[in-house]
Amino acid sequence: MECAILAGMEKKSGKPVRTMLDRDAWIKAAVAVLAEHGADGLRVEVLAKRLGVTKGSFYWHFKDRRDLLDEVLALWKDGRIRDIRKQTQAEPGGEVAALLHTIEVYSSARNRKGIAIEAAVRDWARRDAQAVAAVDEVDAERLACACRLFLACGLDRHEAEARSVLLYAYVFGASMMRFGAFTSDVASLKAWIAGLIAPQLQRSAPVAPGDAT
Amino acid sequence: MECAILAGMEKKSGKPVRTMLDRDAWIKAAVAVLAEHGADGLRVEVLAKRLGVTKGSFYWHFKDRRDLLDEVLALWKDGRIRDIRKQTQAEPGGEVAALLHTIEVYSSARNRKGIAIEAAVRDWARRDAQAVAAVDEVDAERLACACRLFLACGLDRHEAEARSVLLYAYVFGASMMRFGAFTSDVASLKAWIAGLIAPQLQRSAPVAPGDAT
DNA sequence: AACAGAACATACGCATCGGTATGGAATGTG
DNA sequence: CACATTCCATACCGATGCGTATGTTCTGTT
Repeated sequence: MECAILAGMEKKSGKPVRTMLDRDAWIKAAVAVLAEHGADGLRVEVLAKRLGVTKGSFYWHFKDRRDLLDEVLALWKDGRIRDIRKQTQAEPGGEVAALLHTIEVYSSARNRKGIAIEAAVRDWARRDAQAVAAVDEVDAERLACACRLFLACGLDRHEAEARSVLLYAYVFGASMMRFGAFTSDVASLKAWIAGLIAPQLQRSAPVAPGDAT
Repeated sequence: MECAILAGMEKKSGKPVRTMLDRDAWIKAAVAVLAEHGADGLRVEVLAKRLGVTKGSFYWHFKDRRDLLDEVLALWKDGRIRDIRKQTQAEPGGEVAALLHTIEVYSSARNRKGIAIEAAVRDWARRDAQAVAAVDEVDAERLACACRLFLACGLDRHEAEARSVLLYAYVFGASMMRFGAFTSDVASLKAWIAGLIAPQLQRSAPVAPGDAT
């Protein structure tokens, strides 16, 4: 039988590189499975087979399946909060650019795995209290970060809150559907929408899509 | 043993009301389970226990589990297409009102079951080709209906398409998250957003939230 | 009443999965 | 070398779930 311990071991080396699994390795693999098969598809034995080991290893590192799920949620939550804070930090005067940048980053489909994880966690939150708590914290942080930028642009609190909700709901909705069959020029279309969501400075309305190269 | 056939039967009546299950009864119950537990939780035996019968009944009406799932998808797709066509029909001159009405109906959380089903089907579509096809058809029809209204308002095709995408993405995103903890006045906030999405007629920008009672 | 067919119950085989118990191989320590 | 500890395999139990085969009850018809 294949022994996982010997998988990455250099036999002749004086310093054998042990690839023994630790908690983090299990958690990271669990996130990958979550993205592909959802929370319901996150099974202990499936994950073990994916890692080339058996359940015996899992129950050495984790108390039970719930223990793993909580770690997955914690990892996701911390990562999302760190990411939104990083994406929305702006030096004075660059708030509008930061807003447009945030819209572009989060509404683009270039990070399909991240979107898949987001969707899986949100679906998970419909039936799990712990997932609900994680999603709520992430939502609150993202809304607060967006609102902070809008306020820095000079908007009053009401409009800043309204645009934050619009931005977040749009970005989230756009990431979960495919508009490819609807329009031919998705790029300029999304740019026009971003201009509508972001506060308008000199002009009263964004230019029509296609006018801006 | 309890016999499901006798459940709704009036013993003394000359016209016994048979409550024997047909295909539609199974499908409607399946939709309810889908809303509560998702596509993965839609199991034959769970559904049978919910209906007070056993699997033997299910496999009399359906070839297999997949047969039921396809019927659920077809029922959902037809209902959504009928609904969006009904909500977006407007007499000439009432297009803006129809748009605001559509935004209000679809972004409100008053139909929680419908939103739960929508979320379940969309999550299902991440792992099932048939579900993908159904979602794509519904998305295309909703976008086309919204775009038709925007065009009737006098907008050019580019802006009509862009506002349709914004409307749909926002409405969909807003229906799947809870902003209650973020702001106190969700109603006026959503009204302000709707004014921004709908084409602006006389004014250059919607009024600030809170100004409109 | 006799019969055919519709609608459902029962029982079975097979597979998957969570969790436990126990054994065994590898590593570090004295 | 002896020993404990870490890490994992194996084997098992109970529960759940899909699909099938077959028996059983009710309904409508003659």
